[in-house]
Amino acid sequence: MKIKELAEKTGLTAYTIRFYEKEGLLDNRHFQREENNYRNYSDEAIKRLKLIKKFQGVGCSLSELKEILQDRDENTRTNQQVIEWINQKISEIERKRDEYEQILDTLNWMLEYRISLMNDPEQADSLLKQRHSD
Amino acid sequence: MKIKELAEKTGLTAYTIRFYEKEGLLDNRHFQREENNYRNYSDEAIKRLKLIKKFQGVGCSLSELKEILQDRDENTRTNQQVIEWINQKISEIERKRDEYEQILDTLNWMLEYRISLMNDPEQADSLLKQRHSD
DNA sequence: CTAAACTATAGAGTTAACTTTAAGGCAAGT
DNA sequence: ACTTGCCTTAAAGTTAACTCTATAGTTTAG
Repeated sequence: MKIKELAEKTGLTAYTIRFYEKEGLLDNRHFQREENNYRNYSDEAIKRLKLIKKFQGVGCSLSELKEILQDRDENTRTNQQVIEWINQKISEIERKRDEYEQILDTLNWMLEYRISLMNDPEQADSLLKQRHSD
Repeated sequence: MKIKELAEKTGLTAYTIRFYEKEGLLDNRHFQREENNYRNYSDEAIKRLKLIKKFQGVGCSLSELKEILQDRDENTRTNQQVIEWINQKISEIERKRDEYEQILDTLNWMLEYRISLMNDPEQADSLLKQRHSD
């Protein structure tokens, strides 16, 4: 498939896909050149881009992704090193997930407060006094 | 307290604090000027900066934070508008938290795979065949 | 009293991750 | 053949969020 199709299938723009290639996140397993020099992408490219999106969405930088994906490709690191990376990443993401839980708590409190402010200002006031955080 | 103390108490740099001020995230409730023109911060400033950090950590931009905090300060928006914003934010954060859960799943799988690759390559192979995602 | 350490400002520089532009070649419909 | 739209590259531009530099005034420890 050509770049535009891949873009549509992944929700990225063609610009972004070329940019990722320049950054070393795509290689010959993901596309080949045709005679006219157009890139011809394989289904592997879709998987790769979706994986990148997923990890990027939880705060992985492109350079970090490049490193781990490169390892997945070649075998530059020892298995032990990769296991360490994964473990580290897991606790990082767990920490992050907990932060999200905390913020949800704060937001739910804010919501409760605003709603009671609308219906019963006195109750809102007592809510404010209960809460010491924030 | 002066800027350096505030920086230490919040884990930010003095540069960043002044930058936040320039962006409109701090006002006279958070600091006053002394005769020598030095900023003198109140404890409110600590709370404010920690709140900013917390929300920023879950992907809120500074301009978004400025808006909601400004509302918290003055009363520019109707209560209904704020409730809407909070609700929207809640579902956004819930979506994000679920993404984190998913990634944790993927990472745990990667870990399991790598460990079995070390101990029992055949088992690793069968793990690979089980998993269709990624 | 002086040097070090802090404070101030305006404005320039940095980094990541795009995003667009310019200038051209190729392809598909009419 | 012509127009429209897709493809190519290199390079410049953008945005957010800092981060630092230069220059100068203030405070404090020895």
